[in-house]
Amino acid sequence: MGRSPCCDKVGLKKGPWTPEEDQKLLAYIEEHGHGSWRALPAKAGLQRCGKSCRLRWTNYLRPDIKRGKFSIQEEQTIIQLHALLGNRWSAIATHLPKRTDNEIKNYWNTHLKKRLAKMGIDPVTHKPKTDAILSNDGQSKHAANLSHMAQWESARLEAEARLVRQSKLRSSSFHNPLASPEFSSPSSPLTKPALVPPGPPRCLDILKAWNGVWTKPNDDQAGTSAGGAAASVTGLAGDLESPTSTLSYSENAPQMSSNGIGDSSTAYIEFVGNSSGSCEGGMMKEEGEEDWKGIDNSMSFTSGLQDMAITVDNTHNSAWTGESLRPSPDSHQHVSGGGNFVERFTDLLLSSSGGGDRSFCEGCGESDNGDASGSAGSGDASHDYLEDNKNYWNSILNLVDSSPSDSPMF
DNA sequence: AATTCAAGCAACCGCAGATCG
DNA sequence: GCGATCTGCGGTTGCTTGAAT
Repeated sequence: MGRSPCCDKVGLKKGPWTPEEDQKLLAYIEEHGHGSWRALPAKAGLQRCGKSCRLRWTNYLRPDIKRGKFSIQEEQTIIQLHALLGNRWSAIATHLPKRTDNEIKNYWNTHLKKRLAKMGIDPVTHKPKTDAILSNDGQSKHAANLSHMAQWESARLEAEARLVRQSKLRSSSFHNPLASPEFSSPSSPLTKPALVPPGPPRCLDILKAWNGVWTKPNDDQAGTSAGGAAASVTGLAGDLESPTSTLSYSENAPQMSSNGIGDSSTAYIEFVGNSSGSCEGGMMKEEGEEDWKGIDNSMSFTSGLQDMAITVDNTHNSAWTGESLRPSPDSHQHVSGGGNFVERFTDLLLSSSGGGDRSFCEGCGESDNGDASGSAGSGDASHDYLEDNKNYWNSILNLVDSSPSDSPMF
């Protein structure tokens, strides 16, 4: 605001929308579809520019928008995806189909960014602000490699996603005059099933590689392994229309030991509701629908990812060879180091938020798992710092592992 | 009760890529 | 191949609201 008008036409109204305007726009789109946004205002009898109408529709009037407070799962998803994708809000929004990119962006800027900063994590790089603490082991190198590969991969997949969206749009619009990305979202009453172009499954190259390395040949946990992450882009449209995945973790898992390592529990994300736990997952369950399940000792791909990410390898710097990625014999111990990580991750976030009433910084790195022996009170702040960082990246990796196929990235 | 300040959010702007003629 | 137009995205602005003083 305060800048020059985006539209050349003078006399166009700006600023907040009135209920009457909303009604006009809504009624017109429901009847005719938006068509050309530029032409829409005149046809709908609105003194707005097309851009403003599109924004109002996309961010507010669209029937499939979920408003209100973000759930913990949504927060996690945003943070994790942001770690992988950066400020690609639209891409992130595809993982939260009922949220708009604008809403997610605002929420990030007003809540999550500050919360991460408070935790000592750079909201931009998602790395600890002081890398010195990690500089003497291999972890920072692993993290750096991971970050670089993720960035590269996300860029590539964004391009793929664009292609998919386009072909999807074309297919849909052939049958549906209302068809558009907005109309192909899950709960829209205007939605018709989108046609999707056939094609071979596509997946993150990273995940392919990891899958090959980590997944047992006869692993029947296809849904939880990279097979799930190796979701086909073909399934993208279907996923958007049946978001049925949920995060799962070991509810019965023992709490982390005092040093955060030792107890056996493997957290991973499980997709439910779709056949064979395949990659057809969609969005997270909504608030209050947490359905954490525990499966201990599952030798899943996730385990490998976690291990890869957090295992400190002092002897090998060539991070991405199959051998270096292979789990060490005691991998489960490493994995369990991230055990219950979702909970811990959430705790970290919540504890540093206002609602948690327990500032992460107040404790100078204190974890809030309620275990005094595991807090910074032990004096080993750097150790806790490492643990938190491990868990942070583990959670991101697990999201990658379980990411629904409708993602433009996965 | 009045004022100040900060947080949250809706909306705008410019840019870049895609599409069309 | 090229230019004009359209659309979508990300960054930013400024209004509103609620808390603090």
